Amino acid sequence: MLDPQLLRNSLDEVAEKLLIKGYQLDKNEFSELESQRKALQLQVESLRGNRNIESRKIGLAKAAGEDIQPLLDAVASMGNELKSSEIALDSLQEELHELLAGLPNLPHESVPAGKDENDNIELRRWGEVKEFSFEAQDHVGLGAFKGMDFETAAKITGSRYVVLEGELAAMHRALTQFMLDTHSRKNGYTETYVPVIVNADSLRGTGQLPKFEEDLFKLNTEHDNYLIPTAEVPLTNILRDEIISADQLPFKRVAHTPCFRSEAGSYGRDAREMIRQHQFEKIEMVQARRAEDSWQALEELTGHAEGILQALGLPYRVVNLCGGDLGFGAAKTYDLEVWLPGQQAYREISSCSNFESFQARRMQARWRNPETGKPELLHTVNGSGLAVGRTLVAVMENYQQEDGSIVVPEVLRNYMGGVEKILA
RNA sequence: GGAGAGGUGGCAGAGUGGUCGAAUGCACCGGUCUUGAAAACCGGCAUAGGUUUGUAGCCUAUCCAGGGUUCGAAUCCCUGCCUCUCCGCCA
Repeated sequence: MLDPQLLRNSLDEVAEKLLIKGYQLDKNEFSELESQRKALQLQVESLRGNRNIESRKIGLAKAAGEDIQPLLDAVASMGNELKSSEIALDSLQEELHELLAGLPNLPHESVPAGKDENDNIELRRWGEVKEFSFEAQDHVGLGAFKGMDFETAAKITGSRYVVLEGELAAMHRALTQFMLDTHSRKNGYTETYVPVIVNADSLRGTGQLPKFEEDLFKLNTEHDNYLIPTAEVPLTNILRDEIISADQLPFKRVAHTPCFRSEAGSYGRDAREMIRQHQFEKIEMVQARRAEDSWQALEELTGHAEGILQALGLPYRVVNLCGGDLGFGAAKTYDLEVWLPGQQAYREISSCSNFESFQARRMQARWRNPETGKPELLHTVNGSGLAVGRTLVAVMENYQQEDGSIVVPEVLRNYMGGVEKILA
């Protein structure tokens, strides 16, 4: 959520920046609602003030043993006027709040203009794209005889799920172990186990609700519970309605969870591959920082995600998302795209974003500044480190041999009982 | 799932209809004392919104949340959520 003060004081600038993200703000609607709000709120508060004064008089008169009936008569009509004004104010404020909650975050000044992924800016590349002396297969072909089974998953559940078996399943697990260990033991994140079922308040806090409910799996329980689309939701909501002390900063958490996305709509080829699944594993890093540290934290966290790709020897590039491709709550996002020889393309494997105070304001996540003694909104930064399924795909395709076997990257071997190669 | 108890400021814990935003203690901050520290003593110490040039003042709201009763609710009533105790079930 944006700062309401900012909208009141700098409506034109806000509208201009929202346009970069492709959002058209109705300035007149906002100004109109806002001026009505102001008038009504003033009215309600002064009516309440009067009532409080009169009520106090009644109390005093009663205590003094005086006749309070005249005072009661004087106050009799106050209630109705107050009530109707309160009702009007409530509905107006709800309308304003909905408008505000529906506004995306403002893009950082370093975000390039543009309307879709074609306008994203490539910042750097790492690693050498390997030339194969044979025709490289994609992971579907490679996995067919090694335990990557989409048909059985379709029988058990439906499309866009997968069953992994044997060494592929082991490598999938090895990847999560390696990533978790790296981020917790080397990069300073506290490993955290979290619920993968969350309530609506948590999803509102991180911004998935109210706008993106169709992307979520909602449970058929008597409460409003959902499966998480990312561990960002439970990890960030640890801080909801909290005021933490300065010595608890920086707040750095990492978790490994399954993620669930309903992904309504078709993405063609992706659906038949292990690229866009309804259920997938992800390692998620979340940081909460004081405002002045968040941009440095984004660079740092992106580096942590890159470190995994580098340790695995997977070529990738870093992309600065343009305004139109930026997510709802992000002020800036770096996508890491890994090279997939089977597709001859770079594909997203991590997304690292700074939300500034956007999420923190929604969930009232604050820290107490010892210099002022006052609570201040935190800035939240998060990113995948990495999406495990897609990493498995990338390893398979980049480490394939002519005979269809897959060499196990050095750093994973300890996690796989020393296996060096997954045979065809 | 059944029965009962309870949710008050950073923490502990008073407060059952009337200047209660809330006693007291601890913690924290400032001061006195001290060579320094501790102790003791004095003072301060919630959050949000509005108004305003204003971190001043004033106003409003907030004692888990949402409704209700009342001139007036931390206090009474209803609903929800959460916690605890006992029983049942269970990986």
